[in-house]
Amino acid sequence: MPELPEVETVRDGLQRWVVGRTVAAVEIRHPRAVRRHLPGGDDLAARLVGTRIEAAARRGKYLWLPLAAASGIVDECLVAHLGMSGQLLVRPPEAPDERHLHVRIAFTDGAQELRFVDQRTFGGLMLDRLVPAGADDVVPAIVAHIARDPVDPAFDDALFVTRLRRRDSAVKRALLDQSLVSGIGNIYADESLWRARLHGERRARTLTRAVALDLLGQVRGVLAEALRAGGTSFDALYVNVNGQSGYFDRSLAVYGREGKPCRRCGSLIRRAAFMNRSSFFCPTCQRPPRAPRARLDVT
DNA sequence: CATAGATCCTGTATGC
DNA sequence: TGCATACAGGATCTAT
Repeated sequence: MPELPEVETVRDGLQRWVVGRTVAAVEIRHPRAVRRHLPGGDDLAARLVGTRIEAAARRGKYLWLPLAAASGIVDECLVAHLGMSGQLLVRPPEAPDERHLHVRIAFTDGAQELRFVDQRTFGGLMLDRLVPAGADDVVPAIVAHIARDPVDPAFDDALFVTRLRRRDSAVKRALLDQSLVSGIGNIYADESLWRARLHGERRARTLTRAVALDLLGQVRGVLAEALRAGGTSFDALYVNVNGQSGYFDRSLAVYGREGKPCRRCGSLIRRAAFMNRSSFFCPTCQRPPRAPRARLDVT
């Protein structure tokens, strides 16, 4: 699913293909795709037309395009979240409409359009104000609560370790909490935990500082490798702006490999329900905690 | 406040 | 063959 490597691949494509261009027309074909823009689709379209796209930025799984108005002032941006199945595609105007095409953005140069396509409509677009978030840092207001991601040069490793070890929850849930560390979804959480030889149900507060730091290093490693591969894609749903799939799925060690041998020890990979989704792990390399839910019962 | 669980959505795969 | 059900999981909302 679109996690950090996939979203970064899309950001890179937007940087190349749409930055510097001026919006000529916006067509909203599905109101749900702009539901987070509270003033409505007409407002989004009206305010977007005539602006120039100044950059392509990302934090975690959020993408945004800072916009310059005719006055030159840049205080707004177009925010995009791909959800589970969202795509931002750069397509010639004459290309046939995609089945789930929800928003079309055309440019004054008449060249390739930017299209938001989303089968499951968990993703969407909105206009938002850029607000200061700490020193030397400006993000859309809706992104203000999202933590920095592990590939951000300003990510604070020690702070992350401290906060992780204060969590009274399973370590996997903590990895998926975008307000603690952003960009990690179900796939890379499982892959990172396998690399760190940790079971996802381990309580975060039982991790030593060294183990927590190692886990962060494994997260960085798997994200970097996936990024080099252009992201993970199981089918045509997860693609770059040119509609091409990444190939990191060939490198996955546990995710989606139930019943197949662990690449490290040969034990059969297991699947377990977790947070309304699946967790994949090696029962030998990643020992389950002895008493996952044990509590002192003081009577 | 922190944490856990339910919820939104639709195409695909599977079972009977 | 057809119908029903399970499943995929981002972020957010509600409940405790």
